[in-house]
Amino acid sequence: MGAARRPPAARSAPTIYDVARESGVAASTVSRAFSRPGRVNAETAKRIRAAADRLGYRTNPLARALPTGKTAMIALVLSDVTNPVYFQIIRGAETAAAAAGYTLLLADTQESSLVEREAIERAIPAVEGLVLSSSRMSDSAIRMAAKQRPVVVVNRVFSDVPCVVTDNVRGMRRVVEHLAELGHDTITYLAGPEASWADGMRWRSIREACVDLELRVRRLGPYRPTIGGGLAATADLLAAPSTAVVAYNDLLAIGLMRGLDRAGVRLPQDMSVVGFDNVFGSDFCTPALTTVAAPLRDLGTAAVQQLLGQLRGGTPRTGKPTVLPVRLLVRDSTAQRSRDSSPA
Amino acid sequence: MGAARRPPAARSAPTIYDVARESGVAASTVSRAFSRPGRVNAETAKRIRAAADRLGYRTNPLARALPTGKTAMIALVLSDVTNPVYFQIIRGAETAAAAAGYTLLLADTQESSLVEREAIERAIPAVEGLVLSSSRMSDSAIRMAAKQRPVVVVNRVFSDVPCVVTDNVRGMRRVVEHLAELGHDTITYLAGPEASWADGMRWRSIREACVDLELRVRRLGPYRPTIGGGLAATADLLAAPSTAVVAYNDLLAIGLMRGLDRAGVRLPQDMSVVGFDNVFGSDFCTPALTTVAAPLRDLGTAAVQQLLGQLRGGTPRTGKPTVLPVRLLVRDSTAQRSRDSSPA
DNA sequence: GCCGCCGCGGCAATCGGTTGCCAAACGTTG
DNA sequence: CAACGTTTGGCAACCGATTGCCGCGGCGGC
Repeated sequence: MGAARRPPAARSAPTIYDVARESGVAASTVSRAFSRPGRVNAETAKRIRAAADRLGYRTNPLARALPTGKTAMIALVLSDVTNPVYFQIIRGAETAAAAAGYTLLLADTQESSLVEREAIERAIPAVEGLVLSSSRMSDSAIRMAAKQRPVVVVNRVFSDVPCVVTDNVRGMRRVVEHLAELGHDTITYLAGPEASWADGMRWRSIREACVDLELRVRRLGPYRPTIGGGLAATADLLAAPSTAVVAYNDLLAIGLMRGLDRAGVRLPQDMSVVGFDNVFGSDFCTPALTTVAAPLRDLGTAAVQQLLGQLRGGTPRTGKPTVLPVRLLVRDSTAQRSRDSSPA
Repeated sequence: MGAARRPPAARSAPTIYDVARESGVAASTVSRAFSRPGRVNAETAKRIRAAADRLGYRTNPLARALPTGKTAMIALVLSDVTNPVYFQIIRGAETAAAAAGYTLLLADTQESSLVEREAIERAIPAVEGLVLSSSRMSDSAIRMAAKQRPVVVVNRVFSDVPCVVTDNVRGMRRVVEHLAELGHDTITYLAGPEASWADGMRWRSIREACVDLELRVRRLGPYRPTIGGGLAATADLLAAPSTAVVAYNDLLAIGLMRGLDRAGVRLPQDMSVVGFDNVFGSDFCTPALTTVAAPLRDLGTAAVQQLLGQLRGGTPRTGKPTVLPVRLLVRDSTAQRSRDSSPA
């Protein structure tokens, strides 16, 4: 038998009025004692604070939010919580938010632009701003949201909405350089979701790098950005092999490696595979995946900090996106191109 | 240049008063038209709804929350967002919450009971109830929270607070049966955090199962429930080997397997390793990990549904915990005990 | 034909803070 | 001692909804 019968919200917490009575001042004074330090006499403030402690008073964020609009909450909107790229992004965002006294409201849109739109609509009145990560919504829908609340977009670029992105260009360039050094002359890119801005960017980047370094590239896909997607890509790849494969992201790469392994392809001797993101698991799959380490945690932190900056009255910092640096992690899934393997 | 200068919260949204004026009724009638269907005339309601649409009115959850206490939010408190066990729990919780029109407020406590306590204090006034997953707080601290708001605890048992747990007993029993069938007669358990209720439970369960099935057990640890923890456990294990190892969770098991691999131990021939949870990655590590599939997603869903039940006025359903079933997944990390390997 | 009930809409108080404005009290200065 | 400026605290309106209570008008019953 739990707590005895009681109204759902338990006995109500003490209010400024209780504190006011306890300390012998008016409620407004109590309010000011908390929200506006210098405004009340130091002595009085101390007395009030003591009374508040005695009563266990905590200011009610909802009540405060009504007149001021400051809810101390920001929404983090994700395309899929079960995707490991988000672990670190969430962690980074959470840490930054908590440090500033803000609380995160989480919305998982399950890769659906419809669900995403509804989640945003529901969240907007309760939050001061939003971080949209890997949004699947249209540009105009995002701009619409940005008109109602400050917004920072992660992993997607806008000229008129602040955004924080991974340095896809340099990342892909490093990948191509690495593969070129290993003697590969043709690269196959496994594409991710069409609605993904990052996919377009990564494809463009790899193509340009290949032009510069005089390698050939081709593109297979799109595939779902999951292990299942990688498994599904295996057949396509085997139908037209290549000595070097770069996947849109690690999940796709890991799935592909599993598929190739089942098909008897030896990695990395027969084929080199590269991922992107350096998600949890990319180091302990077999072979350990060579990948581009995206600054996931920093992405979350930077996005929230930029949002908080706006909330404090800063200008939105639009125009150029904030680009965060990447690092190529060479592990065991890439190797010198063997003489006997034939390009496509 | 983003949107032009404007107060942080943009131009304020339309209120019931705007709708009231637009449709020629009193504000209270507008309120009732939305919150209490039968209470106003169907015709009037239609007119009001039309006016609301025209203005793009959405009821402000904060304003509604103030008098009613219904914020349509619940807090999900986790010990560590970067731990993959939580992916599915979060997903399950999010889905269940969203289906009921509730929003999730996320708090990551980073394995600290202090951070956890503060997060809970901050969240309480804004939410209708809390789900505490793998809490690191003391029993009394949890009871304290439960006194202020309905609480459901995940992966921990209380007699006076509703809880939802994995069937650790049966899970461990299945593990022991499996290992016994393979000819192992001694099992080493790698312990997780001491503050973890689940660890205590798993250890007790494996010990009991071993007594029943006449195997020997011993316990090493505690270790951090991460891959790093597993790596750290390797040396201890090698100092006193065993043919079968059961880890507190998958992460520990995966870390251990990496450590053993580096040390030249062949898996599973020389040693069988079993994990717990079936987290993301346990299927594609090498060898694929034999593990107990915890009903992670259902844990999240069930916890939220139970909480929602309470919010709707149900009784807390305390006493016996809700136990969710598990499944043993036999993969490649366990094998017949080889003749030449010697027990400890 | 009168009474009473019922359906429906409005008034106004309320939730718990915030804040503009005012006034009391104090100290300063001429 | 009077005039004035500066703290400092209180009054009351307000944020946007909810809801108890009231009243008006219509209708059925006797």
